[in-house]
Amino acid sequence: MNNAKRKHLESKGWKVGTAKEFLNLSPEEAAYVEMKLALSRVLYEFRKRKKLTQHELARRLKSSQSRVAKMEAGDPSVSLDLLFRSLFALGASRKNVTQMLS
Amino acid sequence: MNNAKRKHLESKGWKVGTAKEFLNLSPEEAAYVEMKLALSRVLYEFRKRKKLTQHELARRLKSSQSRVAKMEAGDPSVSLDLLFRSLFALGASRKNVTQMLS
DNA sequence: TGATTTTATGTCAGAATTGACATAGCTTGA
DNA sequence: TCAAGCTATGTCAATTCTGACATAAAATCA
Repeated sequence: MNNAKRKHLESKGWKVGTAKEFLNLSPEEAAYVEMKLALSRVLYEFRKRKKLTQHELARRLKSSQSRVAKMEAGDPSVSLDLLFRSLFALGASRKNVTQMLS
Repeated sequence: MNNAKRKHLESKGWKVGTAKEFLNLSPEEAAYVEMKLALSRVLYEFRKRKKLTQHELARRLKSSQSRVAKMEAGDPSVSLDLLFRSLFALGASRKNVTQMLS
């Protein structure tokens, strides 16, 4: 949690490693944030592999370029639902995704 | 999607097997629904293993008994976020969960 | 260089999710 | 049987997420 804090730290030049280390996240908050970041990386990989721009991907997802950018950035306004739905829409299977996550 | 349709079918006495078979879900919708149902089963297993009532689990999650019931039922009003957060709050790790999902 | 394309960030109204409540239905055990 | 505890379902105000837009920043390439 506390994304404002992270942003502040980063803006001051701090390198933030794993979220849990530098912010005082509870284990469950850390697991959630790291899961989201992991998914955002998977989404980025899928998009790149298919050689799509964010705009093109957005069109496929019936979303917008800006939201795709936020998905890939692991923005706090993005839900796991949206990330999973997007990956499934890109043709990923559950096995596919869970393997890339584990 | 189209949960109303499923509810209607079920109310008429139809047995709905896998979602994809009887509703005309797109592959990505099916993957999403099945993922949610899989998670709800995992949550149920965790709760039973810890011998908690829905009410007790709800208290731990700072939620309510009714929402826990909906989580375990895979209700459309429940997000993947809530399910993952709940599992993490119960002490599950990401590896833990993804393995039970794959 | 600078024009074009791609990506990032801020904002917001509308849509979806949430905890909480009420209450119904179901299980268990005496 | 029936009472007590547990689970299911419907509803709703408050919160959160979403697509869309504007625009800034960064990357690409001639």
